[in-house]
Amino acid sequence: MDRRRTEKNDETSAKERPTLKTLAFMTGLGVTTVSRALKDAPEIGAETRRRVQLVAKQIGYRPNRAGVRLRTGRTNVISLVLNTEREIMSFVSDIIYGVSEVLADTPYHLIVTPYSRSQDPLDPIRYLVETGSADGVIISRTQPNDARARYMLEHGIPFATHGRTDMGLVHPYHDFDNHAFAVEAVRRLAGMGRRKLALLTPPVGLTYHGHTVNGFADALSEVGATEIPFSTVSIDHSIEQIRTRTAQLMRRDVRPDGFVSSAAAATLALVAGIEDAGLKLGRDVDIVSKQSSDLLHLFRPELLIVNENFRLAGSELARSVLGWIGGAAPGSLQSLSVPGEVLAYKRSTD
Amino acid sequence: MDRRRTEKNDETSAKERPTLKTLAFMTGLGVTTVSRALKDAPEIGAETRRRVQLVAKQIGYRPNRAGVRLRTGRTNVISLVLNTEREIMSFVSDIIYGVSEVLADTPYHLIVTPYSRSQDPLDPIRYLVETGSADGVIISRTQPNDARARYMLEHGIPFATHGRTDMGLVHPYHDFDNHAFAVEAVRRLAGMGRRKLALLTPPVGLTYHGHTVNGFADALSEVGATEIPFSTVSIDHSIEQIRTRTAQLMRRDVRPDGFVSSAAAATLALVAGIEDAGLKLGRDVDIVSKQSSDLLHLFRPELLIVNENFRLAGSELARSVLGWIGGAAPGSLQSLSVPGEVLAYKRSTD
DNA sequence: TTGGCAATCTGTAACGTTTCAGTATATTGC
DNA sequence: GCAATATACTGAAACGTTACAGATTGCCAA
Repeated sequence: MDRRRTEKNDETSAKERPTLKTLAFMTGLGVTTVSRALKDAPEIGAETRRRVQLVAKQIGYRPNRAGVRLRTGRTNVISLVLNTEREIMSFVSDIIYGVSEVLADTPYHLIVTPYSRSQDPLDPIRYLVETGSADGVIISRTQPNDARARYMLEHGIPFATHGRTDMGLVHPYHDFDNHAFAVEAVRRLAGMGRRKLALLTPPVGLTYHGHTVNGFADALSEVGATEIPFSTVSIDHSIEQIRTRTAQLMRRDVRPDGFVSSAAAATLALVAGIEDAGLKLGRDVDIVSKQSSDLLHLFRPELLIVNENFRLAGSELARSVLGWIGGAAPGSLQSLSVPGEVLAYKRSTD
Repeated sequence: MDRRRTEKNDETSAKERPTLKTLAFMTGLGVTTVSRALKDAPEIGAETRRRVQLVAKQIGYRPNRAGVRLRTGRTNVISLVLNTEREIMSFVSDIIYGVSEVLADTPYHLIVTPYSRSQDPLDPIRYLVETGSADGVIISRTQPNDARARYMLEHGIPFATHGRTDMGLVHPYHDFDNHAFAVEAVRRLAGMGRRKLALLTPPVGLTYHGHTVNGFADALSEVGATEIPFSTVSIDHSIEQIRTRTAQLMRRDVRPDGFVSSAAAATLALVAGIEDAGLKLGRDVDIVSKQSSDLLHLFRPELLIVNENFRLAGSELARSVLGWIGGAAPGSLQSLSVPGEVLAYKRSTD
């Protein structure tokens, strides 16, 4: 048996969710007219339009998503594609909140599409496109030559990337200016007299790894400091790995007196490694670190900190996808977030 | 004009997504038969069934979600309802990952439904129920008398709560045994000779606030220690507030020599406040803290730590909702996670 | 032979929406 | 005064799925 009420079309029982048919019955109009009136179609009389919209508001009419989706193919869904194991935690929720904030004022729902263990990052994208499960997609962990971005461009589905690509293709993105971050960080360290600097890099292969490395190198030559290579780990490595490798590095004769770190959690490991080697932050070494939540200064007040706002990133990304869906030019939906100043929480004379 | 191909029903062009009609054409059967065959209905011949399923797999048939949803009312969606501003960050992403993990092997999608600024927590629930946007719901920040749980029970939508309620109503939940956590924490502190203990509580009003407070009180009388009241802040307060209030507390004549803290971020503030007052962790005070990601020991090795696994919570919650949707008894879908042992990272003789 | 029945399979309708191709009525041009 | 036209509205069809109520076939008992 059908799971719904058996009397077909009982407009009197107010219990069921109102549909266009309900509205048509109440206003004495046809469903077509009601449908058009609700979306302000020009061929509907002004008064009729107002009347329909009034009644719709009164009885709390909400278009049935399945109906719309089946008929039009529009899902009213934005998908955020996440790597289940690599994404650093706190930053994910900030992005989600940022995206939500923007979608809240729209008919769009946010669905989280995970991809896990050494799976092809293209898999979830293919799934979304093939099943038509979303009108727009947001991806992160963007690479210079990103198969996912290319695929989505080819298939004409609007998307935005967290981080830029470098394939000569134009698409919406939001990025933090990691080049500028690295430059400012090096300048700051140099200004404190640090001359032998090491960089704890972003994950190799991601676009912002290159940005950061380049900014670091550019600034090194600008200030005339030298680099102590530290490429055995990145912020994607485990806390333990970073810690032990750092300790090894710091026990060598030629060791850095300054670090630039691209993530807060990695910085914790970095400091631990430094202290394992018997050295002291603020005396033997200084560190400039990015962070996304305001906690690092509690960890060690000697840390020099630059904030990266992932909530903002989420909002920008959502706005970009919506803009593209809305017909804006992809090239006009790109934004770059400039790092704020380097923050110090402890006077150097303390 | 229709946005789709104009020739109606061209089974030859392999470009469009296959539907039941496509399968019916290819197998020479009727759509009804195909539909039934795919779901292993008994009145379909065994060979036909195999044949249909083979073809379906070959051409990569996937049921159209909108079609199913419109016809059956089933959305194949689970909604995770989140407070956009209060939820501690890292823990949210862990839950999401946990939920995703379980949903990955099912046809279910995960949608994140946020509610923000001093909004009624019931609003998003009402929205979900009224618009029929999900087959199941997961909520957190559960209260002893939780309007959301009551509402969902009344409206017959399956859900699971992160944390228990106390209304005499039965529903699926997953909870961490915070009573046991507080008990173990107090015992540990007492075992180290700490006699004047303070509790940095969970947010007042949430169920696990009560559990924690009770466990703390029970253990205090068990070990014969006394409580130093510290109820001006909870882990929901800002880092700065916790820090200053802690410093104030620690400057008083009668001050705690041991703390139990319900969250990692709050513990950072706690330690900062203690050190602001010129006291030293491990010497003047000891702290047992919960954490959800494995970082606190890097912050201060003197910290005593109990892990809470939010990823597990997410998985359990997802399993519970799916179980309820699948017809299991709500009472059989409740789980309690017992705290592991208190972890120490620095020998007391160090 | 015929009636009954089990085993398979099928057509139709409906879920709620939008688009297409109208229809009916009033208005204008000449 | 009459055709042409603009204005306001409407029914039918379709998107892909499932439930219901048949339809067809073969087989067996009487």
